[in-house]
Amino acid sequence: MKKRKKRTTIRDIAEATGLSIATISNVINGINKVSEENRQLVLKAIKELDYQPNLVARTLSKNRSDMIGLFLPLTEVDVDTSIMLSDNPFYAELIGGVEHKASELGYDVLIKGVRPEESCRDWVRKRNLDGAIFIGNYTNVISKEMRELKSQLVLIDAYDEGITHHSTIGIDDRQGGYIATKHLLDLGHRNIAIAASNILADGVIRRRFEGYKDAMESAGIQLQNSLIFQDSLSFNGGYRIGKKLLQHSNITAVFAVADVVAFGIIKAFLEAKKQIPKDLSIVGFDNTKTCEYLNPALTSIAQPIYEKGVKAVEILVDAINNSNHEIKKITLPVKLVERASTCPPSE
Amino acid sequence: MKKRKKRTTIRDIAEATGLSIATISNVINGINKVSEENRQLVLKAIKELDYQPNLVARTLSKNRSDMIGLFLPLTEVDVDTSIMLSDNPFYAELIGGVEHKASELGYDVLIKGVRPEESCRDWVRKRNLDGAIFIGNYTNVISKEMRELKSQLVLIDAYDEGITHHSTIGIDDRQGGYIATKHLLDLGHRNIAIAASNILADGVIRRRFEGYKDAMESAGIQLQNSLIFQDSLSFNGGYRIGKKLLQHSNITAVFAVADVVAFGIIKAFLEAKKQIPKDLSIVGFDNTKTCEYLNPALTSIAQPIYEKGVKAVEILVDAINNSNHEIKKITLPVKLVERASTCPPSE
DNA sequence: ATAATTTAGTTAAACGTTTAACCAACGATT
DNA sequence: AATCGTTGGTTAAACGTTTAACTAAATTAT
Repeated sequence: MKKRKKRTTIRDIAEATGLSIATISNVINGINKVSEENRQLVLKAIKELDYQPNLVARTLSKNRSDMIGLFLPLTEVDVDTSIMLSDNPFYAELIGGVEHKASELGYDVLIKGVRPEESCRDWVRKRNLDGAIFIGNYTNVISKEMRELKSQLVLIDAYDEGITHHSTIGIDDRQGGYIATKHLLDLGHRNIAIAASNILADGVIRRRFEGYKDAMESAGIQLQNSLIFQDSLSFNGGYRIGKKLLQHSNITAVFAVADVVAFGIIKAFLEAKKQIPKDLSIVGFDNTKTCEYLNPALTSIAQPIYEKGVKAVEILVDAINNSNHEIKKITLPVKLVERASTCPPSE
Repeated sequence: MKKRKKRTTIRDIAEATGLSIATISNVINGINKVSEENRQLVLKAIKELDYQPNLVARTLSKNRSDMIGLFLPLTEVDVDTSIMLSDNPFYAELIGGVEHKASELGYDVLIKGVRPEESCRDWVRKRNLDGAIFIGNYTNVISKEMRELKSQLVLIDAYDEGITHHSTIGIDDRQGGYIATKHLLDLGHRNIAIAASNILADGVIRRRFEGYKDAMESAGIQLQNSLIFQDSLSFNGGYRIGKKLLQHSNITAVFAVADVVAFGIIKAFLEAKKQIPKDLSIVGFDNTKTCEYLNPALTSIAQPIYEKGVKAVEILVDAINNSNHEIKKITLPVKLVERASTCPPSE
């Protein structure tokens, strides 16, 4: 029944050096109130006793945790097994960007899936997070909740109205939809379908749809309901849309609002012994790595996912530290990456 | 210059109810030393004042954070931009499993990429993490460091010798390599190549290679160096191997030790106007979602990545709470998922 | 009726830091 | 010589909990 070896604390360093704990604290925090001689003494003791400041105590004392939260909105289906992360490479890449930049700036990141009804505010508060990054369009719920906290918040891909108190960072989804469709128009296509999820819900998908609509209309083509296909934003959703597209031989091209949807469509066509792009030109959105793995490789709209994460952290950290930080609305560029899944219409 | 509104604390609840903070603490923690009448009083005040316990203070007091660390080993190339997460769906899925189970069991997860020379021990200690999950084979470095901490540690995919103090969880990589190769042998292939990274370094890749070797030898085929191809474990690595395979027309099949490598090989073959599986049968490893997206869909060895994460958390949490917890060595099953990338040799 | 036990609470120390307020000694300024 | 800053420290309170030790009142046992 041996007693648990207690961790070495600032008090141990104080004892070892014969100085007060305040002085130790001063050398740790680089406060210039200690003689060089004692500084060296302290540093030596810290090394010898293998001391490291307890960040938990520090957090309590300073009311600053050097920790940020990354909140991933779970959909209903994610609640059982959070497939979101496995299914959509988007999140992984984003996490990479966030972790990397945060680490570089001296912040740790707490990652948390949040259920539709949950509030991330609770976690920010309970763990004393200095700030949080939130993804998607749940922000109508949380925005007013967060306003009262002193913790900072940066929103990624949020299109909610009236977000005036928080910085947001996203891409020009409308422009993405526009250039995707324009590309197909320029190739000579006229009957261009769009494969999407719910285009009425506010958010990135609606903007991409609006881009599609704009492009069509400025080419003098009136929006047709028969060209709009809606299903879940997934491989299977795309596959189902693909099956339907096979029934419409007049449609020569499709803009899929997410790569994974495009993958499903392609699958359906290849299974039906159709050829891509000969029988259907297709352009995706996100430009995930997988686009290149496919055969034919998928033309897609590239968005800087990793940079979204990086930028979000940069802004968040500035908001945390800079008392006259100003709210920013960042829009990162998108661009068309042309591969083998698009060509002029057959005849 | 308005004074920051202080958070509501346990003391506020004490004042509001006229009870002592110890009593408040008791009702929060469900300690049965308070009259039902007062309990209701306290609960009401908590709700009205929107109070939530500060987990940071709790951590300091109880020496328990209800927080675990998920440490992802970064390779040298990841240090600049952690592409690991974006490149390999493996990690995303694992993170999903870990987050989900941890959340379910009441733990928060701190995610951290750790550079080769860094020690995750420091973070476990500084943040008072109750435990940590570590991935890969860096454990020779950290194992002895962790032993002295009271924090628990679970290792995923670690094959280092002498890990006796920590639970490990992995798959039967050798068996995976075996059944992959056996499948190709059963189809009638004899000249079966293996596409791998360094097969000498300890770890999962070596085991998969050993499975390949076993299968070949038990089919009476002597191991041939000319059948072993080594490059980086990536799409580009696979692509380069694919180019080489094109020179060896006697090779009719290949076992790629990771899906992403298989993708590269396929790309190289299709670019050369070769057909899969007619000109080359190929089986991958991991059974990532992408296997199904491809054309032809990739035959692969499935491993339960998500469950790895789940299981790791389960064991870790048991180790944390259960004083007579015993070290476990878990091996999860692998299985062949047959798709369209394999067929009998042409003649 | 007295002693022992249980119930429902309180007080105060502890967790490991930071930091405001204080202080002594010393050299420089008037 | 008295005053003033500066340098290099110390002391103690504070951050928000938990919990061991204590207590008063009420109940039960003898």
